[in-house]
Amino acid sequence: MSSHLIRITLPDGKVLEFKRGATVADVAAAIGPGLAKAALAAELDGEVVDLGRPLERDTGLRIITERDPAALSLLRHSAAHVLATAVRQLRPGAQIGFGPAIDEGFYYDFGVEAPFTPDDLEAFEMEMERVVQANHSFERHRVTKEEARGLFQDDPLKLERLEELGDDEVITVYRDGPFLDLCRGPHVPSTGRLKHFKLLSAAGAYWRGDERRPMLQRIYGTAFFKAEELDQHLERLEEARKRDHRVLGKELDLFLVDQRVGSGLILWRPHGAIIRSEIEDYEKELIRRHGYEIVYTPHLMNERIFEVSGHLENFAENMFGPVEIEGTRFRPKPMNCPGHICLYQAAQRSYRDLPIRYAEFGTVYRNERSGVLHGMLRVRGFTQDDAHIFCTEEQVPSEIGALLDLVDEMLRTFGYPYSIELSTRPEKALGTVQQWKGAEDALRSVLEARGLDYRVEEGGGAFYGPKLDFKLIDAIGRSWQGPTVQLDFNLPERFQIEYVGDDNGRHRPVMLHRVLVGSMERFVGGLIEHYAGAFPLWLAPEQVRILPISEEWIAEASACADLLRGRGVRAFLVERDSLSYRIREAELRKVPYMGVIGEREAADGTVAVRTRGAGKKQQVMERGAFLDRVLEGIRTRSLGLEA
RNA sequence: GCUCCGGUAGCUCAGUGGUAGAGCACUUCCUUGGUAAGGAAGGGGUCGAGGGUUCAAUUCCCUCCCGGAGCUCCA
Repeated sequence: MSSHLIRITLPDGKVLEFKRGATVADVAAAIGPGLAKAALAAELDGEVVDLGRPLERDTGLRIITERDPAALSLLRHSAAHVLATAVRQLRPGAQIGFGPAIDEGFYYDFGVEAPFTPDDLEAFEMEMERVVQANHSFERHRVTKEEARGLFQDDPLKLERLEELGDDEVITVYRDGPFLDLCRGPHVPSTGRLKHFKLLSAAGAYWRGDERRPMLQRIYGTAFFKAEELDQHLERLEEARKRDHRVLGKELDLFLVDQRVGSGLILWRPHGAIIRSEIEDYEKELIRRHGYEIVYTPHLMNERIFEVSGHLENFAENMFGPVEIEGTRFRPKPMNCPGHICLYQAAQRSYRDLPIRYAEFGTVYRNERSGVLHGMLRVRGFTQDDAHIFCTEEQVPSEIGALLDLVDEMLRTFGYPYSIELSTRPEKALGTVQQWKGAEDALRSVLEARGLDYRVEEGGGAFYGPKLDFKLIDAIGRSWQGPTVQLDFNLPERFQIEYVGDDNGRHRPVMLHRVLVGSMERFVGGLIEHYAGAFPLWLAPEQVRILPISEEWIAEASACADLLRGRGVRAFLVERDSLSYRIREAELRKVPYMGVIGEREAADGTVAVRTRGAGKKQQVMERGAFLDRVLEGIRTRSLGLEA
């Protein structure tokens, strides 16, 4: 009877028939012995399931092997179970929390008396090896809620989770050898599939991320299918560690934090200040070309303006407390928008004036909890390259288009590839659904008109308007928050800003907030890591270091340095110690060019140019030609060095 | 803010219940050098701060401050 047979449709369209109840593994075996061995799981009409899952009805089926992008998180989720298995072996009293796969690996949270030590991690890792050796199958069992309560009676965290599940939900548990977990699955077929993994760190984490709940101990680890991939990942972590902007910032004298000044407050040293001011100069040139006007507004403002803007209502916990001056309370500004609105309102605006684009390198102060401060990346005082565009609704598309050009030009200059995210209306939102839809469509259609790829973050917008986020990808593949553009329906209302239209009536303009680098502090911190401290010529605090071979050639070398300095090049003479010593020093400081001058160069008016990272491959050239090369590299803001 | 780990010279770090050491950096002298450390001598520390235990504390205990890894949050 055909009712005993089910039809399985493979991705290539081929249809196979099986007895009802045949498992995914049976299908894989039927397709071929190679696939049977490689199979980890399968996707059934969009749902990922275990190999052991019996098939009950006609369905589409795709076998998932190591090569499938979905496979890695499967492996890592299973790795988390193997970790928990090992921890339970060594610490039978450990309560189990959650253990998911995450972007770069997995973690598992445990409730234990004492925190884990590095030695514990090593022991767990060895125990995990044993669990892998034992090659326990991951067995999936459907249970009733009542059965589950019994199974996890000693695991209060699991019971809490269990009680949240609806009565009609399918509840499953997974067993691998001695370990049983409440888990939706799916998993790889057995623990033996986990071959290349490493535990990385342990730290406290609140149960369910809630600081009012108990703190659990979280162990992070990662896992891969191939040894090389794991090695590569570990190397990448090592590389990230070497690029740490706090370490390089110290080594290269870029910035410091002084506890006499306070946590989260950055002091820019001269070399760091050069980088920042070069970026600011570049950006000023860029935005003037794009029709912005530069403004300045005060750091301290009467707190009443933050009542109007709504900041005291919505942002108070991030604002520093008031300073009282002659009975009036002032606050350090947490954002620049209110000031820019005052500037807008300084005159009656006509539609002919719009768009108005005010830009400011505006320093703002935000009270961040001490635990989140991190070098230049998370601070309490920072300077935004902020701008507010006041325009009519009809002008929004062209303004967005212009911003896309601006962002693209800027990110190319710094050598960042990027991706775009569109965030739409959240649950709690100001303005009408109509208004939001119009704004979102405007953003969408501009992106689509340009054929740009973007991801939609449903409900990810701010309460006052939708936004575009640009995510930067750095030199070692990490993602950073980049430029953002936000539409704002809120502040124009709150401040009652207006313009006079061609109908001689009063209208409300649309307000766009945008930043390019975001915060100078965070951006420069990110750049330090992106370039690993080896800045492109135009940003390098010291662009050329001139090295006389011996004291005899100081005058000659000095003339060469003067030639460069006379044209604005940051060139410096270093005369002491041996040449080898000075070359080593310049390489460590990541100076783009070294110019060596000795007897030969003095005789024919040349300079022996050594390029950063190029080793002994020096090039002897006319000093004028060298100057031209340096000036050209600076002028074009070239990312590479011409050797 | 919370949990854990840490704080010794400008930097990176070792060390000890009897008031401290290395390398680099710094200063001086010698060396006058050809592409990633030439040689020597010297200066420099309330061992994060305060309190306690002890004959004696940088070391052990407590409190606080600061930093780090996370949680949460974010430009």
